[in-house]
Amino acid sequence: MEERYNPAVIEAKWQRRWEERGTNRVDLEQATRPYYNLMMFPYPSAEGLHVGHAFAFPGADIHGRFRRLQGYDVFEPMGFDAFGIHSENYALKIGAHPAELIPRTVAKFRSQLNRLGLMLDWSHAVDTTDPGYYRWTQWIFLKLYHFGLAERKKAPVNWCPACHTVLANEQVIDGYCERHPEVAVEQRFAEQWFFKITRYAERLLRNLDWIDWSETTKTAQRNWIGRSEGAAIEFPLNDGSGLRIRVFTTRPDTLFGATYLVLAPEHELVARITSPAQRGAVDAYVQRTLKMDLVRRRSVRDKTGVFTGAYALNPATQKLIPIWIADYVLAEYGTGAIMAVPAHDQRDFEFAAAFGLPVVQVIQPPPGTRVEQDTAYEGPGVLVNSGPFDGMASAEAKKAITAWLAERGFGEERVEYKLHDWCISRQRYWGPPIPMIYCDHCGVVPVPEQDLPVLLPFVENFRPDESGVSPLARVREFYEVSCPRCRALARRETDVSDTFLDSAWYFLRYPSAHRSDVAFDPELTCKWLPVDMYIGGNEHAVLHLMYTRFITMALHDMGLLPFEEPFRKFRAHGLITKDGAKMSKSRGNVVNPDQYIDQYGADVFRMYMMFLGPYTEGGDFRDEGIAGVQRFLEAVWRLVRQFDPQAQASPVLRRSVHRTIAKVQEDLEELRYNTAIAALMSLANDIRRYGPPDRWVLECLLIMIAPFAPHLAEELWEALGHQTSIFDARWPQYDPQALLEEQVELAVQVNGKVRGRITVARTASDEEIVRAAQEIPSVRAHLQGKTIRKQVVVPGRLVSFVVG
RNA sequence: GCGAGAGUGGCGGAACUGGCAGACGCGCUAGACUUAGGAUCUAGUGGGUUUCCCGUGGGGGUUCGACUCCCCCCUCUCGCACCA
Repeated sequence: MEERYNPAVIEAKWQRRWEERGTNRVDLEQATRPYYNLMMFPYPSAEGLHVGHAFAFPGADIHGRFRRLQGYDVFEPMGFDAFGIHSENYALKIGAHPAELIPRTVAKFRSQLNRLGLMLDWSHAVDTTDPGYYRWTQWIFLKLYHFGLAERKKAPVNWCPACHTVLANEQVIDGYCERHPEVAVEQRFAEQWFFKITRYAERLLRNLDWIDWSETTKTAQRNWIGRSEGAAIEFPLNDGSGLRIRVFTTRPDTLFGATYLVLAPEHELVARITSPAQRGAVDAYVQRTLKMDLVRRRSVRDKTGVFTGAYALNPATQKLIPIWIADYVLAEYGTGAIMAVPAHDQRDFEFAAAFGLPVVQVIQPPPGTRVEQDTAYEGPGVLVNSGPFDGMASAEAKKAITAWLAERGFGEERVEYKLHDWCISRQRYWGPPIPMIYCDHCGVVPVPEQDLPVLLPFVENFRPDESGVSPLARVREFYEVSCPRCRALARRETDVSDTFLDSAWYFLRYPSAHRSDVAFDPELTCKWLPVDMYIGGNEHAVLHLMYTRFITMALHDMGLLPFEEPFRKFRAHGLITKDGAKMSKSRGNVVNPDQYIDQYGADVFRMYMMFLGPYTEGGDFRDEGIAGVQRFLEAVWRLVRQFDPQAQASPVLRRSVHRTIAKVQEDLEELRYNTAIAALMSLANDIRRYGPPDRWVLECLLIMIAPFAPHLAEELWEALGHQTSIFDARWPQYDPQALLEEQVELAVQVNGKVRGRITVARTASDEEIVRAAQEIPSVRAHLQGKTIRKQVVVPGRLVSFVVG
């Protein structure tokens, strides 16, 4: 054994050894205690790994290694989310083709991941750009289509007038183009494919009550789904057309205060109800807002709007109220129309103030409520100016007025969600073609399953252009096909699908990655899924995790999966920032882990990243403390090097080991890596203080270090004479009896202040403890001449006297 | 504005269910060993007017006892942003 710890040598050695021995591979068929440890697969950026990856992946890997040491057959696969706008834009920028670029970046990423010493089973790797993968992505699209969950409809796309191209949502920053910060992104309309995720809104919400996920993530999902209970109310037009304006409100109790209606500029009835006199003004307003749609959402701005010239009847008051158009009403939520109650809704209040519309108070705030000047009172109260409902509490009135409306055919209870259907069409090149064909005779025809994959052709010029459609629409050999039904000349869909579809099912693919005949083998799926632990960043708390759940539920409903939630457990790791900011190329604060691995080795670096702070919180990257971890691992190295087989560990030391096992085990269960490392360091300190260690002490230490510093642990395990991997060893058992100290130290408080300490037998009675405590000079001084009014004994903790 | 999370030594952070604030580490100070030290080891390290007092963003409260619970306020980070 070398005198000095040399990470470069032993890490290369063990990475080679693991590869040769197949240490990280698990036999999926034979495994008896399957444990699926999943980490969010990366997008292989050209820059390679940054320290955020070196935090996220090792953290998940530590969990997997810990489970393995506990005796599970841990499956820890990895893959690459390599389709999408990032790769495409990067390729455009450097003048390369993604089809050539991606394999290079994937290879680089993979070698960097390997340097981190992850327990990855590469024999089940996936790459979303592989036709053997996206064939099944397309297959899932077809499944959803046949199941009635995919539909085609006109929808706005983001158009940058400066780039002359369609933008992805993530390229739109606050309504402006990412590359032209002064250019407002416009809306254009195109036929696009949607998945009807809104049908699953209630179930996606309800299941959050029982799935074992980070609470923060669940809250984010709940907010995103955005369930609101209220009523749909219909307001008849007074023009004899019989038309009604349907609105959604969460405050039916304020109906008597609805003094006008507002339609979104996109509302389908705008053109029909606008009076001739107002037509010019309305058209101009609508045109302008549609163009500026994304800017309009940028922030809350001054209210703008225009009167249509039309009136509707408030079914409660029987009064005619004007119908306006304003961009503060969103077309995609509710019915795209609202009843405005300026007295009790701040937005309506501002609008009414701007346009001189009447304000009628219908809710009396509870006595003593302070209502700010020039604001709407949005809280609960008692109804006034509400005819038969006067005097009713607002909560009760919600139900009563809704029922009253329902009886008269003017409305009903209604639940709305913020969640929108998932638009999966992308007018781009670098993605899986959507497997659909448009035939003049047969209409929309899905590509037959046996014709999959629809290969993404190699297109020299894949730059999007001013046509607003995918570059694939320029490739005749691609889009000209014969209709699968009638054989007539037909046209292929030229949009590709959203990257989020690729990543919505990759975890289903891993166990079956070796199979080309099925997307996921039923038996393997049954055995290995749902995923036991999923670890990833909170930036995917909403979209990715919502889409995955939806796809899983849909496949479950089709009878293709035996479970409806994909992940038994999900834990979000924190974000690593640099100088307080998110790491990004444009900020120039991206930290590459390679330099640290070169200098300190992967073990030190992994452990240091975990020691930086709580795994679930992340933190700001700095390298000031890395020497501490290095010193710790060097000390462990020396302990093993100086190991004396004759030595007997002292009882104190043995007890310290038991205590450490209990602590580290408990911490690892909860991903509290920073405190687990602290406990390991304490144990090393104890070994130095109460040494020498015997074999058992050192082996316990090594096994506990192994998840964090796998190479070092293997090397020292071998040095202790073992022929097999330390990861085939078992996590040590601690003896709960050994945790109980014979003597315990208690603090002695007088009037809440610590005045001394006593050491007593663990079994000492309260009386003995109190007597001993009173005898300490420092305590006696404070008790002198006072009467003890109360005394509290907290076993194992303290004694407290209250004197007066 | 709404939602989530967080404010503790010079720094990163610890503290179970209300029970000795500052574990562990960085840094710093002193010493030992050494030709040498950016190696190793030992001791110390919240502040102060040091028998004692103060101290977990600020202000109140509950309690024998509060970083922890309750009320009000401030600051920061992240997410969503006119969702009726």
